[in-house]
Amino acid sequence: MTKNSKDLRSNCPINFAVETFGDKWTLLVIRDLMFKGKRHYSDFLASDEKISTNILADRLQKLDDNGVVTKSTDPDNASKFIYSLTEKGQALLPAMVEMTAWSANYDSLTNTPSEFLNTYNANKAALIDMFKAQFS
Amino acid sequence: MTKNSKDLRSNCPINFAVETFGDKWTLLVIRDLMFKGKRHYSDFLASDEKISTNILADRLQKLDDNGVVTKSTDPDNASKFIYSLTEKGQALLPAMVEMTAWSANYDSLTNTPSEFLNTYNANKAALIDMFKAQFS
DNA sequence: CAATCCACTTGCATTTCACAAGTACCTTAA
DNA sequence: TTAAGGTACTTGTGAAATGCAAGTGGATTG
Repeated sequence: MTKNSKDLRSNCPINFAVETFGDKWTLLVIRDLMFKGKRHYSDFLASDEKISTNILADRLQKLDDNGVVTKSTDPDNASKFIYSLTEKGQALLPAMVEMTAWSANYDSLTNTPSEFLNTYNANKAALIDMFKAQFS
Repeated sequence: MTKNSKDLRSNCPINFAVETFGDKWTLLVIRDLMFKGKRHYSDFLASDEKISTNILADRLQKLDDNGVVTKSTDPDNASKFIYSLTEKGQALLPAMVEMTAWSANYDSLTNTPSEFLNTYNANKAALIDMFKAQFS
């Protein structure tokens, strides 16, 4: 089975999204790459939600298989790998921003920075561009 | 345990989103309510992805618990229930639109209507407003 | 008033997940 | 040059979630 011949349950775009990141952990890994600048395996392990190591290995592999993440050796240390978002992964930014805004509105305990919400409400495109700038 | 005292793994907004709809089925139920006008239990069962009946019952209950969906008796038939999105559920529309656009861009098999993409690219706010109008 | 519809519930086998421990390769310091 | 520690996993095991099939109970229809 190649990457292009996987059997999806349907051809609905929401289902494609679900099959890519519809589980309890994948979006958190993407979040760490997108907003927290994490690059190494041990960085992801250290996040608040305490992902276990076999699940992390599995999700990074699947994200790589799906073209959302790439894995390369760290030029500074041959025993480390660097994970980064592909363009396809970076393109999830608007969806991630909308999810963040939704949670900030409906979860009283959320720790979303007020600056994020202010910018979101005032100028959404500017918010997206600000994060995009960090990818390059 | 009340609805407001659940123990989340963290107070990260992305984690809140994951805990609300981070599984293989919940977003598909929301999709059916949001874009396909489905209202009855049997309608959800009939969707392409073939959700099984115990999973559907569980997800509808959790969505109700989380304030995303409400359940009411059908005035036309006392043996039927009508499920609908709350304001909190409707507020997921921008995130759903972004996920749809992302999948349409990266899944060659997606059946997203070209009209959706055209409007998305030309005037995203208008697209959102168009769907919002269907909620009322 | 019997048959059917509708929304579930239950039981059970299979799959996935979480936690703890172990492994293999690489780097660093003596 | 070798031992200790770092890094990225893999493996084993029990627990939980899932998928499928069948059953239940109230409402409706003929």
